Amino acid sequence: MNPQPTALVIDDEIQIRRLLRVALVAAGYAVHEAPSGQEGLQAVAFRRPDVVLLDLGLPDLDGREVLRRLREWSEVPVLILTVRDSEEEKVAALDAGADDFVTKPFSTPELLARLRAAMRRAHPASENPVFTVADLVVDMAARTVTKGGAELHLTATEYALLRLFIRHAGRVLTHRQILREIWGPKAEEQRQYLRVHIGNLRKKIDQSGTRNPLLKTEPGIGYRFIGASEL
Amino acid sequence: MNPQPTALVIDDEIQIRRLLRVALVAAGYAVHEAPSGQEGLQAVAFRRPDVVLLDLGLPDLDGREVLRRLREWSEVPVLILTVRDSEEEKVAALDAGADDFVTKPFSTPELLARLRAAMRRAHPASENPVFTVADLVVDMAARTVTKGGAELHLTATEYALLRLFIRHAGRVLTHRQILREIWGPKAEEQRQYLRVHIGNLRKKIDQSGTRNPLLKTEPGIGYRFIGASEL
DNA sequence: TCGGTCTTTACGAAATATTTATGCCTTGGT
DNA sequence: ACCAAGGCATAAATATTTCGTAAAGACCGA
Repeated sequence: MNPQPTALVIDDEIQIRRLLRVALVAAGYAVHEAPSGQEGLQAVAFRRPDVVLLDLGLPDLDGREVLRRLREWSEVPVLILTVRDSEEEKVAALDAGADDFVTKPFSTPELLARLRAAMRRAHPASENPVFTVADLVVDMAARTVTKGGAELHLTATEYALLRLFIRHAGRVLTHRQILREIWGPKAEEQRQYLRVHIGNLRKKIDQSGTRNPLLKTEPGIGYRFIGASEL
Repeated sequence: MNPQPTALVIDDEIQIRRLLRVALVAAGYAVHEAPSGQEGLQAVAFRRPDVVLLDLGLPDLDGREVLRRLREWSEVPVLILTVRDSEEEKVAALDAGADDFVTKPFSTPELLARLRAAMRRAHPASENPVFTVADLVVDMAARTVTKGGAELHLTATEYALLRLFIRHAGRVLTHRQILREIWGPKAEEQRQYLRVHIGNLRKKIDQSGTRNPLLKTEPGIGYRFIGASEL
């Protein structure tokens, strides 16, 4: 990842590619471009980028198909570029293994922040058995959770949720992903489970007089747990 | 490690040492201090602490050098205190034999959680022959248990349970883990065994009408024995 | 056989999960 | 600006699971 990270932009619109190139180069990235899904896949294999920015609306292959094929052999973090009002696409891409999404038109700082976050996640710093954020401390080995020094009692479901969110801190998890992971594939449609149990979890881990919550709602998509920093 | 664990703080800043002393004493540790690397190494040899908190920025020796020398003859768990959130430094110190990291400024609950985790890793089976908590004394060597001075008679199963809980004091043991350990893999589904035998054990070791029991139930998960530092 | 311990059964109590009901807020259209 | 619809949060009601306890039967060694 050091000294200079490499980004690959897969998008058929040359304006978008130019815009991204300028922003990324200014931020210190080396940038490669691919105008189609096929060329994009080849470029990933050849250039070995540290991060991929993938447009979902490609001429030859569906963005989701690109992602599916890519995930067969690569773990590289992928950020999806989408236009507004295509939540269904977004959800499908996240379910297919994307790491995050950026909605066009996007701000450069936001894009860069999400890039950093995605890359940080890709390098599993250290499987530390103790996770900390704000005044919340989760000891995975002991299966204990404390907030401000006081022990919190979480039910089995709440703990399973929190653990899942911590493991994927910073990234969006779709309703479907969460439900599949915690309740199994049979319950993929039971969003109300999430509303109730995430509500209960929030009551316990989010400060009552809260400023910004640790557990964010991504309407129409899922939820996101705020990890180390930013956003 | 029992009944009172000992911590050694190696840091040249007296404010930091004071801060840590207050936090650690409040958490039930005996605390020793050393203001330099040289004195720190001597103190480890002399005091035989259960855990060491080491600042990386020392005046005489580099923290990493202290760690390197220490590791030539001691396995004591070492937590690094550092200001910078420098990945590079972190990796170097971990390579040199550190057990974990705490970045200043840190929260007390986080520090304590990491201490417990580090000590747990270091003494997975530290068979201290005598374990004490509250007025309960368990002598592993003699296989005797006394409560408030009076000897308790435990059956083989009850003693095996208590011994298992003591070895993992402070952490949650799942039904499955306990059953596998005491009754073998064939009995992993027999939770009723636990209800009965843990009930019997509680009658003997927990005062009938007490506030917080030594043996806590984690509904849907398992049980947890309260160790040195409470809740 | 006897005494002690373990296993098994039964059942009310407690904790948790699910379902239902209701209102809020955002979004999009008129 | 207003209204309607959908997603969301929340509380409350209901269902289900899990616990603790007692007690009856099974097992086993002295």
